[in-house]
Amino acid sequence: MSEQTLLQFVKSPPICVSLSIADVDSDFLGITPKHYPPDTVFDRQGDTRPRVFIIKSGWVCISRHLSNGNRQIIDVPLAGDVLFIPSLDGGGANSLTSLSEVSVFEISGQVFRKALDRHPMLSALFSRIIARQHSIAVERLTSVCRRNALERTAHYLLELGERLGAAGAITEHGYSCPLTQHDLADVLGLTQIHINRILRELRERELVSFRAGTVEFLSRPKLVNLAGFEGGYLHYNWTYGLHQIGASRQASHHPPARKTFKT
Amino acid sequence: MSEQTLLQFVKSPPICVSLSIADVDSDFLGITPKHYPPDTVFDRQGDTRPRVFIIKSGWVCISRHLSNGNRQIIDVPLAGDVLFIPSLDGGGANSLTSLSEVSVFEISGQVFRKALDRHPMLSALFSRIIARQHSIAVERLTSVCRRNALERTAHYLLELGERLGAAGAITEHGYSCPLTQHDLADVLGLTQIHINRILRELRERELVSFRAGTVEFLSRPKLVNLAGFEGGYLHYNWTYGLHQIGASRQASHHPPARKTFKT
DNA sequence: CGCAGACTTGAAGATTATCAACCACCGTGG
DNA sequence: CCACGGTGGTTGATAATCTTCAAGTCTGCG
Repeated sequence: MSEQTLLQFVKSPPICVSLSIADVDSDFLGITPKHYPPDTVFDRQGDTRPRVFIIKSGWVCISRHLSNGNRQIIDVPLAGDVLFIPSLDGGGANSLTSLSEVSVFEISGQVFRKALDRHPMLSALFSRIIARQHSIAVERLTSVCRRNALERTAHYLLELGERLGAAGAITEHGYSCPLTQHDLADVLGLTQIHINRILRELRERELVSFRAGTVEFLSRPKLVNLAGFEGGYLHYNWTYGLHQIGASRQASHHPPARKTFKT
Repeated sequence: MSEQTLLQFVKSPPICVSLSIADVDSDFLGITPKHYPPDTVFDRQGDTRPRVFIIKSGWVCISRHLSNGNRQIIDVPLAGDVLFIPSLDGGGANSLTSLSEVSVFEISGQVFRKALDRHPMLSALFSRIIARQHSIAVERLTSVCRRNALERTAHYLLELGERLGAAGAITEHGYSCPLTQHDLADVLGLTQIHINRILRELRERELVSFRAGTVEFLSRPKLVNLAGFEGGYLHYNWTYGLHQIGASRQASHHPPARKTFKT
């Protein structure tokens, strides 16, 4: 990929910190995306070659495998999300695995670095992306520390809804989601068995239903209330902050193509 | 502060991602630091004015107050650490509180932005700092999710040791630490009472002693083993990654002034 | 059919939280 | 000087939450 295309890529107005899904949909990057079937590890823990991945479609998880055999899912990036590897994680300590059919753009660190050197304002934009990912991680950290399994699960299902909404991948009452109960457990720091009971309770209390790959909100207001959910940390209305630098030169001209639930 | 001084500030070779403590010690920034007594909230949750803080000395905590009255400590930045507010957190959702006597540099977002616009390679450097903070958050997330209270506490005390080591603030066998048991609980997602018992166990098993503001390693190898501690995520030997861009122009000329424990 | 993966359920056990005291230290005001 | 209150730490008893073990069910698919 040439530097020119990368610049063009960023100039086409990004939504806040994720990319406009329309932009990712077209193959404007000038490189053809790679396709992977579900359950493919396409970036193995320990690989330290710097790269950038941009998810075109499908579900991916960033996971960490501990010495005791446990797995921790750090995040589940969605279509339009940008991943910096390995700067994001503990230095090549994470793996990327497809959870569904996915197609991703992969850009070598060398090319990316060159482009950044030439067009330094990109750097500000990308630090904005990292800051957002940090913000999401911080939210999950407090969730895991200070919310019980029920609230935590509710909170996460709401988060996924918001993020998918930004990618235009929601229906009126919910969204489809290829995560297994085991995956969900590894995201939330619980066991699959416990998640199972929690999901049952959420269903029985008529809050959300997570079944057969479909999440359906039964009473979103009650759910928001239970979880104490406030979507601000997702930065979908990022209007303040240091990170306007650079990015401010390329003001957003058309509104992002996304739906959002009313809170 | 002029842009010139900010540039100079960054040119004086930073250690990886924290600043050389020697650099922060001198008042080279050209601004006088502010001093706060312990337990002062010097940046309140909800304040969205963008700013950068650099900690000159003392202990600070970044905390979040939830609606249910709980507090979650996101991180405990130490001398030499750089804080971007509010881009770091969920958008002004966090507070900064001094845990000891502290002195901090405060730079307005406006000044900072101007400097970044002029010298875009700064941006790469600072995104490197954010990436490191993210990496620390990710490590704590997995710690909280997949390590029990004993391992988690051990891990955190080791982390603090490493980070203080980089700031030159450790003795041969440990370090001094103003955190109360309650603070520690809020970092690790436990209750003060439980932390108390955990600390007792760590002491009785002759691993670490946390008492009277002093942390003393009784058997660091055993502790490392218990916690499964690997310091890589702290990025003290950051030699790879996208973030060499820009920063690579200002190669490190003198080695960082820091001590590190042997593992 | 028969197998495999995902999900479900029950029972028992470990971990952590909650409630309720109590101690020890320290600075303050009488 | 001592009584006093406040904060931080300690301990025990009990309860809630979550995990582990064990045994299923359901469903899609070769």
